[in-house]
Amino acid sequence: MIVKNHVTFVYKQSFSMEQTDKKQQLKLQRELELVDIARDIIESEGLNALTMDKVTERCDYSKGTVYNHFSCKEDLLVAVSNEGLKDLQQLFGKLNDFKGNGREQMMGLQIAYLYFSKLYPSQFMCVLSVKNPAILKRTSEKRKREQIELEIALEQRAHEIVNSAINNGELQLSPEREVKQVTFANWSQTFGALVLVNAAESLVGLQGIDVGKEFFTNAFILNDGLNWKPLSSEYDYFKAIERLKKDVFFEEEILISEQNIPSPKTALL
Amino acid sequence: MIVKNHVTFVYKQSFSMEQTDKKQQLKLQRELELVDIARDIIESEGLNALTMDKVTERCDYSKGTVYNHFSCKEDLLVAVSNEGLKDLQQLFGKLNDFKGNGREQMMGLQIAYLYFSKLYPSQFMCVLSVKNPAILKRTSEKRKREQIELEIALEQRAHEIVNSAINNGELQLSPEREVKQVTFANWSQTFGALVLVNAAESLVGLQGIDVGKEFFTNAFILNDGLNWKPLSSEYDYFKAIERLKKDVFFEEEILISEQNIPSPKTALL
DNA sequence: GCAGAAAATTGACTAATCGTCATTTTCTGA
DNA sequence: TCAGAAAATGACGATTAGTCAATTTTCTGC
Repeated sequence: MIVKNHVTFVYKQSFSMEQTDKKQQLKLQRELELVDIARDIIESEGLNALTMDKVTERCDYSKGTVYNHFSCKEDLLVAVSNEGLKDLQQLFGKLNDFKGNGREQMMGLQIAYLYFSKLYPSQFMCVLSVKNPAILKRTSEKRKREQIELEIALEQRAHEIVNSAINNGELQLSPEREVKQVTFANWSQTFGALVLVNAAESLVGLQGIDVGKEFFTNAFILNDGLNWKPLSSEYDYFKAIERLKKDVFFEEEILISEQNIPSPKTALL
Repeated sequence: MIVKNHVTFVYKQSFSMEQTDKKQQLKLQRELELVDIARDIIESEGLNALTMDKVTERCDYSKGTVYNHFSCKEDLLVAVSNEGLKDLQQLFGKLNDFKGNGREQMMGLQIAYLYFSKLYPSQFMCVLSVKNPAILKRTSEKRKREQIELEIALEQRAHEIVNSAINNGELQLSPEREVKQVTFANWSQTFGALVLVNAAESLVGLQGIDVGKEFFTNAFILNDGLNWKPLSSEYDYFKAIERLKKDVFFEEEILISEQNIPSPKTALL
């Protein structure tokens, strides 16, 4: 009896677990489906056009079910942003086979971010919008945790490059500076430039400025300032940019040109 | 008869102009009143809490009149952002009597921006939100023009500092670099850092990072990279930071400490 | 000061939208 | 097959953006 019970119990437990797993799987899958719908809406009609009603009518579920997945509209928005971060991670992944010195590797990350903002401008705006405390405040803990994990993963990638550069002597940090400061400097600079450039096409400060050139100039100056060798004056980093464009991100180049984005050539150097 | 008519005409014209001016004045004044209400709502209840109904019920006018001033909610938001830019301009103005070399002057602008984001965090979020094309698209031309003018004025200030540094030999630009690139590099870096730091307190990348230190470290690295003399290694820029805090922005320091913002000392070095 | 024209103001109203929850449907385990 | 649990539904209340016909105020010419 005990054994039987035990066996039964185990069986039940196991079965139940399987069931639960399957359910979880289905739930996750449906969540992605909903996020995809939201992404489509945002990408085609803009951030303002995203409404829960619209998501509901485009999917096979009811409003209540949608709200079963996302606690509120903001929660959905963060989910979209997180999916965007995963896309960015994918782009980072394409750099795995890219050979180059530390600064070139770091430039790889920056270019990946640039492509991300060009390919999915509305997605990028989501990532930005989600930095608004008013939105973050209403987001579920689960979603915020996911966001944090994704950001750690992205940051980690930059940390590794910096660490590696220190190890092979390209970069020497003065005692008062740390790896994370180098990452932060590069990250905030890239992010700021992308926001200013992408966000408002009408931003006057940028008129008469060549976006791609500015973007890389910033990076050159910054890492020269860190005395990260080789300096931009003693090495041709534009070759690396060309390689990144032609070897690593050629698919993205095609996508961008197909989407008929105005002068991608200028925008990307 | 002709003379009389003429005189009458002139008189009428003049009178009418006066009237119109007075009306414009009143309209402008009321517009500021409405923007102030919007600012209060945003600063106390967050960006999401800003509704036209709420603005209406807090002022002495009706909804229709409010819509007479602002074509839509987004238009009001841009108006708030523009008012924020004027506040920033005010903070820039406080630097007029501040003496220092070019880099110190530039740091002055950056610190002013930092204070702006600390003193009016929600206002700063407005400036950021307004970079969203979905919002800008719905804004009235008048408001957009105002925004552009304000941004030019702010940018001009930075340009002047760079130009002056070039003229007195502190800064030498290589042939392929221009003044506006230097401005853009400093501006985008400052902006990016403020967004990342201010926007999401929960942003993991910043945990364990001293905001103020990072902020200035970024600036040190960047302008060292431009070889803008004197370099951070050969000059104590922290003294200038102290002077800026104690002499130029002491009022802001007090305001911040009164508002009980957590560890402003750390946050501001 | 007055009549009529012009301009400004009003707030009720429509359409959208968020988020809820009582009811219905589906699933689960025996 | 069935009872109870879990999930899904969509009608509904509340809030909100934006409009516009009606009203009030201001202006104009005399």
